Order: sequence, then C-alpha cells, then structure tokens
Amino acid sequence: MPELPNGKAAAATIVDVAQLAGVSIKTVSRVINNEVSVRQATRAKVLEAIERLGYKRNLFARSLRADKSFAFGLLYENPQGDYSADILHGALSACQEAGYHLVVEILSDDDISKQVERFLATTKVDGVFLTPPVCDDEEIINALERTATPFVRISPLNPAEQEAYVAINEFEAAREITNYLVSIGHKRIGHIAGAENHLSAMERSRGYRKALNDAGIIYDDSLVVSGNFDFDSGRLAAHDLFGLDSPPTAIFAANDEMAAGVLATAHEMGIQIPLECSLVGFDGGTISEVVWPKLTTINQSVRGLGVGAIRLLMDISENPEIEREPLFLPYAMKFGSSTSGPQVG
Amino acid sequence: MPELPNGKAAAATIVDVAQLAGVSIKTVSRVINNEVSVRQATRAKVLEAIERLGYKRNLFARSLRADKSFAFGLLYENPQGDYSADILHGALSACQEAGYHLVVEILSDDDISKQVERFLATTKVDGVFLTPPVCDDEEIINALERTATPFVRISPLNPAEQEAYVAINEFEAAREITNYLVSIGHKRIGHIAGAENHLSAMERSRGYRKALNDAGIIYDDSLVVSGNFDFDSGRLAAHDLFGLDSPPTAIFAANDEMAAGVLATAHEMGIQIPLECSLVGFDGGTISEVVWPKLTTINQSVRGLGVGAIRLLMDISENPEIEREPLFLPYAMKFGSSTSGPQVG
DNA sequence: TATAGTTATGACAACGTTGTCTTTTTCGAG
DNA sequence: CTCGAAAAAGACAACGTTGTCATAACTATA
Repeated sequence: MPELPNGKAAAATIVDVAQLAGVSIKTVSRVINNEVSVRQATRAKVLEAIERLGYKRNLFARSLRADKSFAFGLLYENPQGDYSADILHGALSACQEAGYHLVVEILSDDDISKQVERFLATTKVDGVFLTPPVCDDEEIINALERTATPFVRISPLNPAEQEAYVAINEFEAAREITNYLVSIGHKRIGHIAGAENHLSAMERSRGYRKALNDAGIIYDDSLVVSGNFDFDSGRLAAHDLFGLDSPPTAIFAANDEMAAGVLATAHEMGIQIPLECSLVGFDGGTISEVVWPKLTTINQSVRGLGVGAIRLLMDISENPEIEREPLFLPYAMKFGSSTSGPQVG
Repeated sequence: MPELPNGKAAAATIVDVAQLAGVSIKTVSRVINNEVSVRQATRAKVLEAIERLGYKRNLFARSLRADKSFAFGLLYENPQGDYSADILHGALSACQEAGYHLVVEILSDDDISKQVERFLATTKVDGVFLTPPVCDDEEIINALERTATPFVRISPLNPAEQEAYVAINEFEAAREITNYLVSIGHKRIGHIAGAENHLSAMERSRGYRKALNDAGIIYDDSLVVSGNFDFDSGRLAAHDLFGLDSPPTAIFAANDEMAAGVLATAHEMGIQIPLECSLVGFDGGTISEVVWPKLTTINQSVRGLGVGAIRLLMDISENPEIEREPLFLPYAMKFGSSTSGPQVG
C-alpha cells in the first residue's frame, strides 16, 4: 500500500482492486453493486482482492456520480426530552442497519422553507423524515413536494390520500385506558387534554369520550380541563379538578408529564393516589417510571416510530410508484400503582 | 436553467457561475473559498452570478477532491434518556452553526475497533466526539490515534497530557451540594454512590467526602451505599439507609434518577421528605422537575457539553499543533423542595 | 517609459466512482 | 464445426470541485 506524505496509508481504490484481480474497474464496480452479469469465478477473484486490500468504496465519489447521498434527512425543531431522543435513536439504528446515513437538521423559526430547500440542495438526501411538530408545517411539505422528495411523517394532522406515514392509534389507546378506569369501577373520570393544535391531543381526548360513551357515562365537561402537555399545566389542571365540589375519582392525563404534575398537586393537597383518586397517563417513557407512585399508562414505542419511519422511507424511495398505507405501530397498557378501584362510600 | 428529464431543474454549477460572471471556474472557486487574491470588482461579479443562479456548492465533489468530509463524527453506545439526547442536540447545533455536519454512529458491542476503523474510512470525518461510556474504551482510542484522527472526549477516566476534553468539575459540585446540606445543619449525611467504573461516580463521592472532612464530620461508611445510577439501585439503597438504627437526616444521591428512587422508598415507608430526611441529587434534568418534591440538585448543562466538545473539535482540527487544556463548563445548584434543616430533637 | 516584482487570473488535471456504449467470450443449436 | 444470440467484460467519459502550475495584468521603481 502506498504511503502518503502525511504518513497515512493511501486507501485502496477500485483501480487497485481491478489491477490485483486482473479485471477492469467496471467489473469491480459491478461486483460491489451486486450486479448480475458477473461470472462466479470473476466475482470471487474480485472479492478476494477487495478483502486483501481492505478496499472500501469512496462514498463521495459515488454520491458525486449518482447525484444523491444515499442518506436520509431528519428534520427537527426544538428537540428535547425523551421523545425526540427516542425517535432519533430509532431512526439512526434503522439507517445504520441498512447502510444508510442520517443527516439531522434542526430548523429554526424564520424562513423555514428556505432552510429546507437549502438542506435538500446541499445534502441531496434521498428522503426526509419529519417529526412533530414540523411534520405539520405546510411550508415544509410544499418545499418537499416541489422538489419531489419522498417524505414520511409521524401522525400528520392532514395526511394526503395514499400518503405514507407512521402513527400509533392513539384514539384506540386512549379509549382503552379510559375504559380500564371504567372497568375497575370509576364513573366520574376527569381528563386533562393536551395542546389544542396537536393531533395527538385531539385523538386522545376523542378516545376518552368514546370510552365514556360506550360505558353509558354522560360526558361532563366540568371534568375536562385543557393543558398543554407540560408538567405545570398538569399541576394547574389538577388543582381545578381536585377543587370541584364533587371531584373525579379518576383522572386521565393526556401524557405522563402532565400526570406527574397531577401527582405533585395531589401530594401538596394531601390527596392520596390511587386511594382517593386514580391516575393514568400516556407515553410510557422515563417519567412514568421515576415518579411515585409509578404511573399506569400507555406504553408506546417511540423508538419504534423512528425505526418504522425510516423503513418506510427506504421502501418508498426504492419503489416510488406503489400505493401506500399508513403504518400503525403497536402500543400496550402498562400497569403502575397509580390506579385502583374507587373508594366505597 | 436547463431542465432534466425527471423534471427537476439541474442545479447550477461552478461552470455556470463562471460563464455568467465572465471569469474562469478557478476564480469562482477562489471566491467561494474566500481566498485573498481576487480583485474586489471580480469578487462582486462572481457573487452576483452566484446569487442570480442560486448556486450552491456540491459538497460531494468538494469532499472527493479534498478527501475529507467537512463533518464530525459522534460515537455513541446505548443512547438513552435525556443525557444522550441533550449532548446530541448540543453537538448538532454547534455543528450546524459552523456549517459542519455531524455523522452519528451507534456502536454495538462486538469488535468495536473494526467498527471504528470502518467508520473513519467510510465517512472520512475530520474529528470524532466520544461520549460516555465509549470515551473510555481503549480500543477506540487506539484506533483513533493510529489514524491520527483528532478527538474530544467528555470527562475521560485517564486523560493524556495536554489532551483536550470537556468536563464539569463534578468534584467541586458534589462538594458544594454536600456542603449545602452541612450548612443547613445536617451532620449525618448519607450518600448513594454511582457505578463503580465511572469517573463521574468517583468524583462525586470524592466531593462528598471532602465536604464532610472540611466540616469536621467523621466519615461513616455505614452511611455510604453503592448504586449504579439507576432508579432501582436508588430505591434499594434508600431501603438500607432508612433501615439503619440511626438513619441519616440527609442523603446525597449521585444522580437524580437514584434520588427519585429514594423518593419512592420514602413514600412507601411513610418517611416525609424533606421533613424527616433531606435529599439532593445531581444532574438537573427532567427527572428533578417532575418528581415530588422537586429535587435540590446540581444543574449541569449537558447540552453545553455537546456544544463545547464540538467547538473544541473545530479548534483542534484547524490548529492541531497548539497545546490544549481541558474545558470546564459551569454548573449551578438548583433548589427544589427536597431539602430543609434537620428535625430538632 | 521600460522593467522588475507583485498580484490576479486562467488552463488543465485529478479525486474515485458509475453510466453508456463497444468488444469479447461463452454456449447451445444446427 | 460454424454461426448467432446472449452473457460477460472492458474502454472511456462524466460528475463538480480544488490543487498545481503557468500566464496575464497590474503596480512601483528607476
């Protein structure tokens, strides 16, 4: 192996491999790319040469020639907390597994569509994965459609027909966990809703109402308080609920962080959970495990969303023509000790 | 702008710019790269042409020619929770700000050094950022040194002389928070240590001992229980501590997650925090905010570690010769309601 | 105004790969 | 054994950039 002035050994190229194997560079290229018309014997010779030289293909040259990056983009905004981290981790491992790369871009507020266009032009990613909340940004969607870039979103607010997206059936999950409260005997079930413009929030609230309806419980809007998914909104909402003349015997908070807020208020007001009031959340991340009592909640695989989205993206970018259906990922109830039957009497 | 068969407009290249500006491609190149010897008037002409055509330089061509990626690598292992997410976010935004890219690689267990070599060879990153725990993997360090790849670590166990790394002075921080407990009157202060092979754990414990020593309190090893940074280890350790004949009036848990475990045990055993026992943690992430009572803890900017590491890496890769010193980042005590003076009597 | 010394610009190759097109080889049928 | 078709292999250019070296255009000096 030749030695470079800087002391590093120069990496073997396709030319070196061709020479050693006694074939043309094009044949080596064919072997690397698993093309069909290469004789077994030739392929073997080439593979051996590759092995001997420790040849690794130069991705820049490939990308330059192909005018694509063999990578996907992940668009972010304001990443924080478990959620973003889990998605990212899922996406990363799915990419790695398939030999793709992932280019992560954090978008700032101003002139988003220009940012996206610049991102697409410079990175030449083969597809884009949009996480909430950017997955509902019209400007971004337009920019992607204008450049015919395949994309996958998580639970979009207004999915196009035949659009591919990944989601969890939050409506069903919310219905299920509310129904669980019903099934252990609760009739006055409070609800702390999530941020208003958020599809998840709407779906979870819808599931709550459906469960009540199915159980023949009349919807009482004094038991429903709006929150915005954060701890403090949960704390305040709980204050309202516990302050009612006839407070609920159970509460469904639209996510775990707000449920943690409910716990804090309960502790402050000396209300025992679950004895005096049962509590369920939604998400199933770290928070549900580190509070006391541990939360009964919906365990959704956020990591799975990341994995699913990337797999879908690979599929789409390879077979763009096929019709798509949304990919729904599994969820499951996780039982903590924040729930019990209502107090008698 | 020429139209491609697929309908996309072909991106302008340096050649188009040169033509429009009436100069050679080399001159355009010089302008793009801010080289000196270009006349003002020429530069202006070129810049205008660039603007008019919406020219963006092709990064693959550049990387191919330069045989480097203009990107940094971030090596991960088992990313989970706030910590990894915050670091990543910090690193990403620092990269973006400087026009670099970040290539994230998750390492699996087997044959790490081969994975690292493959990573370096295929991505050709200009430098590598190692997060715990991989920052203490000898194989990786060797692989990096062998290929003369600049790297920055977070709080390495055995930093080389003049090695650049980022860290928080955990010893001082731990001393400070323990001293706070002393200052509000505590004398029997328990400690739940972190994972044994972890530098952070050692430093935090050392700070604890130093504070006791400074206050003239005799170190009592029955008050020190080992944990491994996770919730359950905190729960168990608290069991031991609260079960002592003469339990501590305050506990310093080496991180917030273990402190949350202490809270759970306290709740289960009916011990009131902080009335009967004060509690402090370390980290200052989400957990410290969502438990009840909120934790008094050390607030460290994990995000800042990510930003700092990347900035350091840029500096190193641009000026490799200069001697380096570790970069210590600020921390601060954050007061929750898990602490108060000891009960009298 | 000629001349040397800068400074500014340009021509051209090279980076490593893959697409296009051409040539060679193989193999089965007659 | 020949021929033709199909399969396998090769020659060569092109992708867009930057480095090297050569040349042209400017300055300041004599």
